[in-house]
Amino acid sequence: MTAGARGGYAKGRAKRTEILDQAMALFGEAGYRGASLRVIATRCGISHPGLLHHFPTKEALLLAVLQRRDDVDDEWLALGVTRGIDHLRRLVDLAELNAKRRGIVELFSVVAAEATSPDHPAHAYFEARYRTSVANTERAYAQAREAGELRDGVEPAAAAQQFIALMDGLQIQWLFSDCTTDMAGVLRGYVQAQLTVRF
Amino acid sequence: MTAGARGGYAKGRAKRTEILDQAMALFGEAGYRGASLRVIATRCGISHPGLLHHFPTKEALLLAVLQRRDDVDDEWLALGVTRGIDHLRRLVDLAELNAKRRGIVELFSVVAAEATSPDHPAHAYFEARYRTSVANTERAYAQAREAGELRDGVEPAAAAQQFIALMDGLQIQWLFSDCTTDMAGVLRGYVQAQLTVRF
DNA sequence: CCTACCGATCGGTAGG
DNA sequence: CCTACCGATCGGTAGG
Repeated sequence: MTAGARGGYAKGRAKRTEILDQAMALFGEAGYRGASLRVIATRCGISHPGLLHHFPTKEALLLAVLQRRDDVDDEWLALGVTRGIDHLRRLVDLAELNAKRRGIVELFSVVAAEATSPDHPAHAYFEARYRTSVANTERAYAQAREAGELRDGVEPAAAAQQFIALMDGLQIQWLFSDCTTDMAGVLRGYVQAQLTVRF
Repeated sequence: MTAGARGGYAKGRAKRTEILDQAMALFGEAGYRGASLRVIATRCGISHPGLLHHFPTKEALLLAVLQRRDDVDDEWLALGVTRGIDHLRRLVDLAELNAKRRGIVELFSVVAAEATSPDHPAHAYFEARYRTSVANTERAYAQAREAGELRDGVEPAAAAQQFIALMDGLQIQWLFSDCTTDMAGVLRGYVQAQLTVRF
């Protein structure tokens, strides 16, 4: 033990964070089913029962990983604050940020597809996530409509659904293209074509 | 053996087709990694070494499943024949048809996401598939441009990439929405907004 | 946090 | 096409 090794709680919290980081990476690389607790544990320098001391089951670990990512992103999006096209801009900026974090893109693309199966542990999680993502985006489009910033014929509900679908589809292409696809650029162009103002 | 049980080759071919059907369904439900040869074999009424008599490895089975689907779809799309917005219409019709075949949508959504991992057996397959899908769609948009059917500002390359991304993203939402998302309707609306003529 | 173990399941092969 | 088996690996638990 080195000097300043007091505070077992802090150390436990650090290990917990390390586990979440490594689990995110492996769930992204191999999917939930393809990832093993032993590999995650080894990458953290502990045994797999050691990992299960921090998270009781593999399922609990997955949900903790997903929840942590959403908490960080939701805070960054400032959901309660930004409105209208400001919110759309935030979503595009998030795509730009994600282009520097392949692990996160992999995690959500791969596990979301896996979770379309009704008996997948994250099925309910993603079902709710899509509902709120589309609903929040629809609200942003509706506010843009009120502000007169939306072109005629652009319908908020359809536009929101398209926007979320576009984000997901671009992530898959981005992963296959060795991260050369310009996700944020494509999204920006898509939204700009719907607006009467400069985006 | 019942009467007319002659023709062992025909029987073998029928069993092979049955295996491909059941494999497609299970790969879609559970992904490649999550599916097991034993479960597929049981659903076909044979043992798993029996299955391996028809397909030497699990990987060969997956590639055979994917290839068969693409062959059927490519023929249906009549790639060499349709041009311009006729080709786009075919793609939308394919989405409409797929809305009646959940297994196929699951297969491509789930396995494509899995295959973003570079060491996945279908990685090269999907990489090539995306390249040609986007290229074919870009060609269709370019032909529409030549025919004067495309609005100003619509760029074939970007539009093609968006169209394919939209298809993929909608399939995920469709699977989570219990097949209530109107994939073809959304795609039709998207394309119509890019055209100067009735789609 | 560890070692040691449980029962289950995996893809693939041997031998017929 | 079958039974029977291989070595490997899985999530989770016992007991400390």
